Amino acid sequence: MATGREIAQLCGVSVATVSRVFNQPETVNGDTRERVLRVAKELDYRPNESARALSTKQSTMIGLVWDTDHRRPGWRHPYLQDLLIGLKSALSAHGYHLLMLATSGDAREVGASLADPVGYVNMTRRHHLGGLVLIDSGSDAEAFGAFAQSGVPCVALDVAVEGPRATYVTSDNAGGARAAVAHLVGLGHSRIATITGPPGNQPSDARLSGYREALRDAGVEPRADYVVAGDFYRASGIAAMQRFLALDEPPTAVFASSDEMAVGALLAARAAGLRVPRDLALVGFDDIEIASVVEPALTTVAQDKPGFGVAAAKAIMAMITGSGPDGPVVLPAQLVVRDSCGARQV
Amino acid sequence: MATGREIAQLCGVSVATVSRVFNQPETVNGDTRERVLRVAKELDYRPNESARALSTKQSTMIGLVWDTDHRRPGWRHPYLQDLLIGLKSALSAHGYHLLMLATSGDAREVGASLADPVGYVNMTRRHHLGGLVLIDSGSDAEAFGAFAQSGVPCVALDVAVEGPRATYVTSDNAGGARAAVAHLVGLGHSRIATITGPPGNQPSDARLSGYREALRDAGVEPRADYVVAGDFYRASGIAAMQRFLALDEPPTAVFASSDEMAVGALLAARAAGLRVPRDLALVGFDDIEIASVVEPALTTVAQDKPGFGVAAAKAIMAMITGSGPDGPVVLPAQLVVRDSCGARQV
DNA sequence: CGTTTCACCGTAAGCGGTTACATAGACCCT
DNA sequence: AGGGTCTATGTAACCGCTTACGGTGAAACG
Repeated sequence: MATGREIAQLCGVSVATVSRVFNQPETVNGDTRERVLRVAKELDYRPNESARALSTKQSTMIGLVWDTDHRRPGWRHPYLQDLLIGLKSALSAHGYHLLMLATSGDAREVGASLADPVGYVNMTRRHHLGGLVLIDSGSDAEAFGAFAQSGVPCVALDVAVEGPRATYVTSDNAGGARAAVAHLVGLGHSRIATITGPPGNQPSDARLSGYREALRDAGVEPRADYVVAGDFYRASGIAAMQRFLALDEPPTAVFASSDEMAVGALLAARAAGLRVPRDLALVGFDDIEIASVVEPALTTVAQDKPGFGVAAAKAIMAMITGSGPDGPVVLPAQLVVRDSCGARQV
Repeated sequence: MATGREIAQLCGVSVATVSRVFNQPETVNGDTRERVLRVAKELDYRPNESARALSTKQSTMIGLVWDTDHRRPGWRHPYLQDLLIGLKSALSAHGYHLLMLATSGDAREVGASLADPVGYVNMTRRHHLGGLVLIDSGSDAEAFGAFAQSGVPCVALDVAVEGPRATYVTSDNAGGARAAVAHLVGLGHSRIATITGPPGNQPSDARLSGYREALRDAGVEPRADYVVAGDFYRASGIAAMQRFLALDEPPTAVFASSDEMAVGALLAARAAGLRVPRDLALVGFDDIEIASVVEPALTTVAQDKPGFGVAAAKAIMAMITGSGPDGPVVLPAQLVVRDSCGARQV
């Protein structure tokens, strides 16, 4: 790799001038600038990022905090790939890279976990990261709060954080849920149950609120036995559905807080001899890939998956370039009507 | 952040000693070592990675080459999440991080693409990366060859590369396909067609070979009109199936090189009035999530998804720590019998 | 013509580590 | 006692880049 010094020598200038050509081009004479640029291109010069970061205390990397260790094996992130694509492409446009931080240590004690946010914060300083993107932890609001307070720019996904240099992006979970439940009401249902995510999980809580609002708006009396908590996994959808079916007055419609649980409910309903949507209307949330291929195809609330990545990248870049946090980004959540709700003839 | 110099001052030693405590502990006296360690812990000292990388010309980061730009919107990587989890956790154990490299440039000309492997190679040098992991590009063997020749340690997934510091990990695609087709033969089928991936894509080509071997082993005459090329996307599965159905003697069984195409074939068959598996047996490849939820559940060849990440990490670490490449890693591909092949009563 | 201004560029001091080399004792030997 | 070893540490150069500061010469000014 060619260094700045080599270029300087070949051009008969100092290293400072070479550096200026790339960082403050306007301060160097046109001729010399061209000369340096030409030689740089010939030598395929690329400034050494370590040196630059060391000197400027600022790298071109954003850290990704994704703590998978506490995930059970069956867990699928509902939109990881789109998120990463969105993030990567949006960051790329600014010349930034995404660093997936290690979460467990070796002898030298690298590593961090959500249980120890400080570890991550230390890493961002060690690597001079520009900021942190926090994903997949709607249930860890407390830990995320610690990030927000640390002063490093960070944007969280699906969990509200507040801090001087922190913001978040989330879907309009309440609105999406409201639309879903209102749709069921519109189809004539009044016995509408819901399967929530883990209590305390923010998107789940918001979806539950949306469910309640929609019932209230429709003048439907809420019933405690129509609300059971799941954990977003499929198995919990099965269990919840079984509880509903054991009720004296089982619901005629179910809104699940995740597609996985909706699929679980579908399986449980089918196992009990019910036909969906004829005997039971079903709506999920997320619009993951399987939603469109299960039989019947799942009516669900779609999130703007690539939007998360793009919005997160935009927010981070905004904080890096000085303009403070723009405030939370709320992405639209769109009801996608397919077959499981009974609106269509099947 | 505390620096080594601060620790040195507090301990009354030189920065060299502090550095030695962390890098060659055996060369420093027990007492002073303890003292330095204690102070370091008190100050929560973490060596600055930029400085270390600059000095040692070796960072603790591995680059991830994932060129998404040439992907069509509908594309889903069949095992991205498991791959990343496996990679991350295995790298974490060695204190390494994963850097998702930017693929498009800003004004300062960062960025690279598969069309320009040199860009990636440059990035690894700029960032002092320990190596590169190349994913999701079984069709870009030529570009990947360039990486292998560059001298940077790299391990490719699903594409065979050769080089002094390069190796790859892949599934036993031929074996998996062979098992799938043999299974169909065992069920009494002799009119067995296949939908391949894009010609030139290595996993796809290997699966095609497996298909042919299985037919040969069974003494079944291969038919050219029973082999049509798809592109792994669902739509191509639909198109391929339609061509099969238009044949004078349509196949009674179809082996698709990806689950997505198998689902496409399923839809096309159903649209044509066929019932799967009664009128048509179907086997896919990958065992993506939807395979188990489509109706009928898809018989398919499962890949060891987390295994990719773990094996890739292991291979990279082996090359970094000096021991040369271990030679290619071939992961088992396991036939998962579900409902779409007709082996089970449904 | 002396002085100020300004554009341009070089000098050198960092940034925070690593490590080759030198040094200083302590210990052992003859 | 003198010389050789070995251990423990300090000194200082270096990694490659950024940037505050100062200097130079030409243009602009009174």
